[in-house]
Amino acid sequence: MPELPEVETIARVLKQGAEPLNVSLIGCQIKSAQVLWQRTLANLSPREFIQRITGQSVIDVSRRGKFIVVNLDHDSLLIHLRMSGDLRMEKSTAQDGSTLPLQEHDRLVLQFINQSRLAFNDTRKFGRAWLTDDPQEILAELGPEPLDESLTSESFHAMLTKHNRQLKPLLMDQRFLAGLGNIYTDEALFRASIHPLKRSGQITTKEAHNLLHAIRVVLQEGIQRNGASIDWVYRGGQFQHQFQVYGREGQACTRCGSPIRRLVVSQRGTHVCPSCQPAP
DNA sequence: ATAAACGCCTGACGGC
DNA sequence: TGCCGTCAGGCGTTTA
Repeated sequence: MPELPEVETIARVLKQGAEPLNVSLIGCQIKSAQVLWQRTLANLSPREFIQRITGQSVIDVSRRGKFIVVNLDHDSLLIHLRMSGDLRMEKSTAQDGSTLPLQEHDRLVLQFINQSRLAFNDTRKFGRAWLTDDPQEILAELGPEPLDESLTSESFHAMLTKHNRQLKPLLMDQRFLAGLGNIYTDEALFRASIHPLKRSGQITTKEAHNLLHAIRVVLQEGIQRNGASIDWVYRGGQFQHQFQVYGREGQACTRCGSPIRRLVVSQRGTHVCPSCQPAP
């Protein structure tokens, strides 16, 4: 499911709270934890995880690439939602004191002392959670944040020409740049009028500038609209109404009217305007 | 160095 | 209705 804008939206909601509950994760102290799908834990056994996280309080919530970063007193909880993950902050206890039922596909639940809980729901079970005192061990592998102003189009051009890979798989490589996934990559390449199979080593300084600008525009607009909702997985976003190519196979290009075409690039459905994005 | 193929999982959808 | 293939917001590993 989620790419940078969706993860950013989820992190902001956890940090600030949102209707109807309006409860922030910040300050919540963990009373207990439940592991409902063992493989959700990336680096610890359920026993180790539960023992270590119990009693810790949430200091802060942020995002790095597609990871949600939950800072605790002593450790960091890193959560990657992969294809179908979602996080729910909710009330855990009814008026009469009974525990409210969990939802289907809940894989990991943190129960707080204030009668709220955080549930990691993940239909496809690809999502992962790490509990570590050294989050950099995992996060240091990531490339730069595309929205970080210190990333200039000159350095982006240098990054691109250091490799000679197909552009789309390179942009989606989280070690190259952190946060782009299938949708926003297609949308950014269209807006920059560059074909996804163009070689990164062939990109000119002007193209690199346009591409970085397009990446930032689609990500910022995605965040502004709370991400994109295209199926049952993620709700609340509105960016799907701004798609120019993704999921529009056969429909007219918004710029030139040519039918949008679908191809497969590194096993992923890829959408281009064959006239605006000439094949290399 | 780069790229393709596959595995991990469940569910929705379209065709027959 | 049921069955089957295909596809889905990701990423790690193995193979070429």
